[in-house]
Amino acid sequence: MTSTATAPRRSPARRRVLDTALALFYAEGIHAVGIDRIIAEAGVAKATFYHHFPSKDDLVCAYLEEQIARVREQAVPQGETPEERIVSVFEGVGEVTCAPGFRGCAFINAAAEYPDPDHPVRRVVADFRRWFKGLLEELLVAAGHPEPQRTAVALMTLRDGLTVAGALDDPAEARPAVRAAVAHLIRPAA
Amino acid sequence: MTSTATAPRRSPARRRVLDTALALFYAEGIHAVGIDRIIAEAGVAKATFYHHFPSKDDLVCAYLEEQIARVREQAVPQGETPEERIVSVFEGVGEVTCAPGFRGCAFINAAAEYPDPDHPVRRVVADFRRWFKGLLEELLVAAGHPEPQRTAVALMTLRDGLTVAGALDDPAEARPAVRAAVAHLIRPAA
DNA sequence: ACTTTACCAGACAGACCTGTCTACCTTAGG
DNA sequence: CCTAAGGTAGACAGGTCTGTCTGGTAAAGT
Repeated sequence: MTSTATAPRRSPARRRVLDTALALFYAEGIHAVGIDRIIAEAGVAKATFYHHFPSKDDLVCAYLEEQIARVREQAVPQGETPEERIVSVFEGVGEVTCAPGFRGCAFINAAAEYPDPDHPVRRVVADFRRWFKGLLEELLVAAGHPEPQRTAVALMTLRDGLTVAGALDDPAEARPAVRAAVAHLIRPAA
Repeated sequence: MTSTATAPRRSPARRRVLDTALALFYAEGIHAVGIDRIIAEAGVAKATFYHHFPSKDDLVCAYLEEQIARVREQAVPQGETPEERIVSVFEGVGEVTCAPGFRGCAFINAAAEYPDPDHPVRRVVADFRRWFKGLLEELLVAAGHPEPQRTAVALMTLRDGLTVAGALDDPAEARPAVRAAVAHLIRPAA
């Protein structure tokens, strides 16, 4: 009980499985990708997989938590004023939506496959959304915005719409429209 | 060759299958619902099913086309001025997102399960989005809006975000924010 | 009266799914 | 030396998936 309880969180095999799951689940959907496929592509034995992840659902949760971690480190708000930092967050989202291989928000897509809001997977999705909305609200408060809560909801709506448009329509089309809407929202009419 | 080629589009059994598919696919996801389940709940023999729908993909396309038809007849823009009609369209969307059993936009959810943009299912999704955006653009032109195309894209983003928020967050929270944003967009700053 | 058409019931094939289990290998610490 | 842990390889069970096929019923048009 000194070092590891049951599953060692640091392990090359586990890392390979998680990386493979990240790529396949995002690109093809969760129900569409089986365990056999993941372990084959990760070059890992089945027993090893089930040693690290008790069930597929656990892997799916780990996949989404990995996505949260990546978004968190990639979308660090940059800029001096809070307003600039909000803009930078949206520029980051816009960048991603226009990148090749973009297939929409991983959390929205996952939620589409998991109807039950109480399912562990949906809880991770909710965690992500709470965090993102909290970040926006925090920046709006720092900017002295008169209606931080309501505006955070509006910005969240723009983010979701931007990711959907990036996946289903021309990715470059929605970006300027969202950019303009964000600029207007964070600098409320005098 | 006088009346029916191969499949009679009007048929009680076909109707039952389509209604069942509509309910199950929307509520639980497409890959998660099997043919066996649909025919059992529709009270239809397997041979009958495959007589009307050559494959599951055909049923999925028919399901989405049925969704288009329902949205089309339910979201008829009402009001005297074009601006009022745009508002009425969004009020309709807002109504649906707050209704019990709402699980997001059927087309966004379906696209999450079908990665290939050239797949027939994705083509139906694209059809819907073209139609909806065209409707908004048309109304904006009728309203004499200076930037109908760009504004239609912005409105589309708001619609997508509203449906996502309705499914994943508090449905009533996003509605006023979107309402305000729509009001601002269709009445551009003087 | 005959034929076509729609429908039901259910077996069946072949593939794929998750998850368990056995058996063996390799490496590092005590 | 030897033991424990992480890993590989792969068979296996039990279920579900799509799609086909056989066989029989009932109604409607010609």
